[in-house]
Amino acid sequence: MSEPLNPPSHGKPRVRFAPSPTGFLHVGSARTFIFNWLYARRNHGTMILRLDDTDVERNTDASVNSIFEGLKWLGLSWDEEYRQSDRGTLHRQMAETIFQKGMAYRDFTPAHTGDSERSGAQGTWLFNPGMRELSQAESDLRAAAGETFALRFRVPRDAGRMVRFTDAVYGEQVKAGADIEDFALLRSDGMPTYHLASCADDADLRISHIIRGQDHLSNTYKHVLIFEAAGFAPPQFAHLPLLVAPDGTKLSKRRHGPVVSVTTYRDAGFLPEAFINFLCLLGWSPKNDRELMSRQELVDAFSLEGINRSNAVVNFKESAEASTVAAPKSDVPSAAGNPGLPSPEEMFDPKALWLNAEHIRGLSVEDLSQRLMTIVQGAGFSVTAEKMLRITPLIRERIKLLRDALTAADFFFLKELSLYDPGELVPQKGDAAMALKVLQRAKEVLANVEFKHDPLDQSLRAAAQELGVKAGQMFQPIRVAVCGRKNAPPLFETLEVLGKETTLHRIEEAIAKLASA
RNA sequence: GGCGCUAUCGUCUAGGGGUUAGGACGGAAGAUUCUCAAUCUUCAAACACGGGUUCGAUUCCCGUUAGCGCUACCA
Repeated sequence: MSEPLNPPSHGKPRVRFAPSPTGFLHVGSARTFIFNWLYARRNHGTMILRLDDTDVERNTDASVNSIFEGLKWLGLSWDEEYRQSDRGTLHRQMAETIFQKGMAYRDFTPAHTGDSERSGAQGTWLFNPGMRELSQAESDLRAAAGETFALRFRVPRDAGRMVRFTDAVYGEQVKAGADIEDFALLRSDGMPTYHLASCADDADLRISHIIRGQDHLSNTYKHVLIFEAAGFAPPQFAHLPLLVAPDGTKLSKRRHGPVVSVTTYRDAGFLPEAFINFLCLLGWSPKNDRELMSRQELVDAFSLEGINRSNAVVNFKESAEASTVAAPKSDVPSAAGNPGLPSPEEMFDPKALWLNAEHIRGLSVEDLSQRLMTIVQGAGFSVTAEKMLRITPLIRERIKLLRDALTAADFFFLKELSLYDPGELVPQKGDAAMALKVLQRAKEVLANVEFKHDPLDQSLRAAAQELGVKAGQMFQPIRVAVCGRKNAPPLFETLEVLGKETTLHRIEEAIAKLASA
């Protein structure tokens, strides 16, 4: 045995995220990226992004863009970037090496006809007997004659021959060579398969740790075989438990809808740091009951030992179900005021929502305000940064998603309040007459008071006392008149931001509504 | 079918030969309060099943069951 071509580097780890650009970036991929990234950053290693685009049929530029877009939003960077399609020569070289060593053979069976032959007597297909044992001379002859062939790995299947590796998460893994099929290295068009390309690149890029989804655990035996056949020491492996839907199946866009796409979370108003936090808690634990963590805290706490072995459910509501319930939703003025109707946030995992709310509250008012500005302006409202800065503290404890600001603070942005039921103006244990009385008095009082918290508080409470109503009965009609709904931020702060003119105008409108009702 | 991986509250998880099996989300109740939210307190909620090993298994071993993955000239 000669020395491996890639002697173990005693330096820093090199990890990679290697998506195949055949769809949008979904949450499972994002988590794989994050775990790799955390490992790299934690150990001062190198993060590599490699597009595994050997499947020309299914690759799309849109997918590549989706991946970049998603990663950009997450704010996670990488240090090196490669595309497998640029490295075909390297892949074929490795195939040639393996072939020269006699550890691969040409399979002249026409493509796509394998199925019938595969379902043979044993019901199991491991290799094509005629091809595996073809003499070198005949093989060369047929190849020289221009016959096309796929190159297959000659899996050692002597009795008792085992393939083994140690997985950082799943422990010692052993499988009999006899149970591994002769997988393809090169397709009949000469293109490398995933297994070959992946291993060739991992070896060439000197990847030290392969951290990827558990769906590759069984493939790893093949990879170990490839590495060894080509003379390389296999890297360390760490397989991640899969993310599954509430129904237990693997996440898929077709089955589960947009909740599996990273951009859905971005567009709904998740903070990237909260989303990352959420994903990390799926299949990994810091083991100290800590849940709310910043990016840096995650980096500091991360280790492969904390990774679980069982699949984790992303507890979202099935989109089919969600959309059915959401269907009857008409153009109701403010969703927040209609608790009976489901909001889009109901589709997300409650824990993700909670974490997002926590991260939102952890932001400075300035920071949150800026992020909210983007959303609010994007929705077509015009607000000044100065006003947004005053609104932010009033809603920051009332929103779970950035987009919630649109419904939680709509009355600050709207010139004219959207329609509301005049009945809402009627206070608890009161009637329309009381509402009217309260609003008329409020109009007088507010016309002559400074719009600052304390004066507002004092004058309105005094007015309530004069009228012989409870403070709550005084505030509620005003709140509804001014916000268009019962549930809203604290009244005095709200009035302060709204200003005297708007407040008075809305109260007048409310009085008119009441009078005509 | 074959091979493999996995199994603690509804969900994410901690734990581990002897524990009141811990935390979080979500749920329920209460406190607070100008509504809502936030906050605080309390409550309900789990070791898949069957065999071993052992003085003692939720924990270790075997099996069953279930779920998932791989079984492509996809990745």
